[in-house]
Amino acid sequence: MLSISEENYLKALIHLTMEKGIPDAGTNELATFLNVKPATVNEMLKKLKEKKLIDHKKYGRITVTASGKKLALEVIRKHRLWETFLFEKLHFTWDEVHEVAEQLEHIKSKKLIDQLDRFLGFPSVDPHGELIPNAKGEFKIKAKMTLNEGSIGHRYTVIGVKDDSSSFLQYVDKVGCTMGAKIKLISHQSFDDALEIEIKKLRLLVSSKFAENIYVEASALN
Amino acid sequence: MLSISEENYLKALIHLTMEKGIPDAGTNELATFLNVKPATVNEMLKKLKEKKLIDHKKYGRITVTASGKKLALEVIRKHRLWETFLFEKLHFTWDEVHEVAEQLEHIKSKKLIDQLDRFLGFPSVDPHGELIPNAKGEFKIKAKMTLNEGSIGHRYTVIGVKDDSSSFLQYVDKVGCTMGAKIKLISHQSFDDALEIEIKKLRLLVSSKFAENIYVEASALN
DNA sequence: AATTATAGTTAGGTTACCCTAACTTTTTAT
DNA sequence: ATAAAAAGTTAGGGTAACCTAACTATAATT
Repeated sequence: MLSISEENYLKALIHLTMEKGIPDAGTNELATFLNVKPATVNEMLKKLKEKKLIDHKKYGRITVTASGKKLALEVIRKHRLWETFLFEKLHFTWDEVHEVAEQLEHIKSKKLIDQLDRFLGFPSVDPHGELIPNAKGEFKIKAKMTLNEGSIGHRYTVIGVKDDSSSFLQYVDKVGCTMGAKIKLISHQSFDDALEIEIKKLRLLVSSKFAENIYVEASALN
Repeated sequence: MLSISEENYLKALIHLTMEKGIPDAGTNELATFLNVKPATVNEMLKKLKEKKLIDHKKYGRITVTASGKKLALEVIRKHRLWETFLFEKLHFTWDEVHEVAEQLEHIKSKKLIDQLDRFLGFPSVDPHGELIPNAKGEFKIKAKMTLNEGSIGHRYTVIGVKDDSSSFLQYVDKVGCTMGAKIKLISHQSFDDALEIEIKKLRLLVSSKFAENIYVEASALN
């Protein structure tokens, strides 16, 4: 049985590797991500290595083993199912779900998560558009396109966000750029890479940093 | 913010005092209840005393302060709401809900518990018939009658169970003595205090220990 | 009232997870 | 190629929550 900390380390490693298409992660990088010191990470690496959840040799980079991935994906699955529950059943806003799901994801009960999944109708994506690993731990990584990769004049549908911080999500809400929103790319300012978009009949300028964090797919009606 | 352990100590104290109509509890008693050693309890008592959640003087007995009670009742409220959720929405059996609720009760989010309460339709009792403290922490202790206090020839309705261990609840299920079941008291064996009861048209003998753990109320149709 | 039993306390130890400070290795840039 | 920067490691500490063993105070029993 893994501790909450161990689960968080594994989850963080998946975010830094698998989900970015990068094979391995570094100690400092992991420390920064988890808001702990590199020395602390080092201790935990020893423990995870003993449990054969990661591979790591001195001064080398960290990879997650198959069994490590399985456990991490279970936690990610739980996180995303709880987010969906909070959003759909308890009417949380999409910027509120993450923090509470961080706690709920560590509850240990197979029946709980299986039944929750059924109760929610076996959802495949969470409120931020992230794919939910299924009960077998299968996990597709959709090759996702961000808004700044779109072409001028074309239409797109928002299918997710990269950053899930509360502040960004509230910003996204204000702009009206939520899940399923239709966006038309009007123009591109080469000066600062700002994008002019049309959304709900309104024209507005968004920064390239903003656009990089919005996942879109080409919209049917081009 | 209380730690999970602190919450568990406070909750245990309420179970040993308030819920039994006893004003205070002892160190060893608390240790036994929590499955830890008296020395460990002693350490925690110091911490809870500093936080003004309990009163305790050396070699004296333990009482819970008003603010301690408030916090403990919040945890008990969360526990019973989660039990209700698991039972009603996720189709857990009543002997399965306790263990998972022990974990869920420690999730920190006011909105979560308020919305859960609303989602469940503001229930007043959990699947074992225990009263759920409301959002203000008001908590009535119903003077409850147990089956062995009933009178021969009268009819009763099961409104709860005292013991909520999985083994007892499964036994209760098998006997058919679940929430709302109608029971007629047929006879009493003075030899071993066994009770003959009629339930769902079946006659059976139950031990006095069994009967002591079943809460009933007088049934309308006497 | 004295003795024994029970209840409660104290001291010192363990583990998990965090830290700082000093160090070593690897990478990057001149 | 070497020096500086970045990345990674080790040693030694802290706190929370547990433990055992030895102790003291209170309660119960003869």
